[in-house]
Amino acid sequence: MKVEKISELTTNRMSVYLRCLNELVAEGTKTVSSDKLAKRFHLNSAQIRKDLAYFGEFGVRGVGYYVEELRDHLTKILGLNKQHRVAIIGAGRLGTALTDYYGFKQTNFTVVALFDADREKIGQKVGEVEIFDIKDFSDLSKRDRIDVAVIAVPAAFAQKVLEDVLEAGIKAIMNFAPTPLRVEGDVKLKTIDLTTSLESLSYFLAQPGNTNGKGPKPVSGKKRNKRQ
Amino acid sequence: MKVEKISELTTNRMSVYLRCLNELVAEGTKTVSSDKLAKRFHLNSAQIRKDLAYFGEFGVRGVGYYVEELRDHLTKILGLNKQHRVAIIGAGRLGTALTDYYGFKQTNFTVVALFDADREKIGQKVGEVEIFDIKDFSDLSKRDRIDVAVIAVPAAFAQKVLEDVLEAGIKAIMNFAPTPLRVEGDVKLKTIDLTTSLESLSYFLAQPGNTNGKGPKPVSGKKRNKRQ
DNA sequence: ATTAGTTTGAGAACTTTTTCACATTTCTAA
DNA sequence: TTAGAAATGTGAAAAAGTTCTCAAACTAAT
Repeated sequence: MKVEKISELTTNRMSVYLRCLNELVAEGTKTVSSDKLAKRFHLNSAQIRKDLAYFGEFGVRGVGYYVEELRDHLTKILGLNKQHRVAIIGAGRLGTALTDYYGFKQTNFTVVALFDADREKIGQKVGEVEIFDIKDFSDLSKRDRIDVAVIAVPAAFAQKVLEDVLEAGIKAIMNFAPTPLRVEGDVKLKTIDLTTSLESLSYFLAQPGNTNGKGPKPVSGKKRNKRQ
Repeated sequence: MKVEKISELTTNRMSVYLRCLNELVAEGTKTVSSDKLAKRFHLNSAQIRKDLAYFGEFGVRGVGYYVEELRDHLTKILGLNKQHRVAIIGAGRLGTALTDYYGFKQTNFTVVALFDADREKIGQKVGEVEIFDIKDFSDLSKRDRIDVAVIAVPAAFAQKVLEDVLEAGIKAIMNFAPTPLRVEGDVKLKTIDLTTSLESLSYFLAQPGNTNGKGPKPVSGKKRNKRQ
């Protein structure tokens, strides 16, 4: 095992492995080889081994991995043995949907507050979660020990919200606004851009044959040197 | 310009470029160089040129790109000159939020139908959009000329829904269920896994220093050869 | 025309990520 | 014990993706 930086591709896969292991634990499977894991969940066994090896030697040659033990390791590595307190900024359709998103509840993420700038919404509740004034974000985020912020506001407001969030000292941010945000230093920003994802699907419909980036490629475009 | 396959990384960036160009068009900018585009939107100029070059020669040396012309090219390349008709499967919180998602409306995507298995929901409307029985998906998707399906059901039902969708001949699918789905052949499946994204953020909080995958890396894990 | 300045398109170099391949370790059974 | 089978961990190779560099193409000014 060598000390190097871990890519996001790896951490994403770690999350997937954890999900698979949880399934195996639920089924009562005691040990699993990288090959069985790979076959069962459509993964690549060499990649599983390489990913895991970044973090330690969890397997036993000739045997494989002890499912429960590995599950516990991954849980710890991903920081999922601790509870995370999430604030969602933007109490629109998406923000309120995310508040109730069972994926957030299932794991160690609790949505503890919603924020919005709309006077009408402030003070209302979505389920158990109250909507606060975005102006109070800094104070409340400290009081409620929020460590993850979700930006679910229209693109035009995202930059300002990001600044407020950084100001408050939040280090992990998930952004749904379809706009390029940038952060510096010891902060992690993850953007989920639904528009881009959709348009990428649209490309596929327009240029069929690019199945999963593995097919051959048809090309449009023409030679042209002067303004027409 | 050479004929090769286009990676999804490229098509995602094409969508971003298009967004930038639309902004420039709105401002009345006539021409732009890859360098100006890069500086302004925090991109890499060489990458912009390389990405565009996959599709044709759109620039003029010494000048740059004609903004409106390039915008039109990208729109066509991404298939956004045609209207796309979207069905959302799963009329829960996420599905209904997506139905109203303004990002879907802004561009060339129209949500024309919702589907669910819940008797209570079938027949109701979300805004203008009616909720239909998932059993009728195949028939209705043909009648309504649906070309994009969004899977927004719990993980446990996602596989079955996927099969229904493929059965109906849909070629472009966006999946929000946190479960590994696989498709074969001439079909594009794009999974947006919120759980994985969150857990990847959690990793960052647990192992600070991995800023944007560029920092140094702290490692946990221990040598261990025998079952403890 | 010629020159100086700009900017593309594309090959080369570099970096990152994935996959391969196998020595090594462990288990099982005779 | 030893032999054979299984499966890890890892270095090396391959593939994919990004960045560098610069000849060639164009504009504008003289």
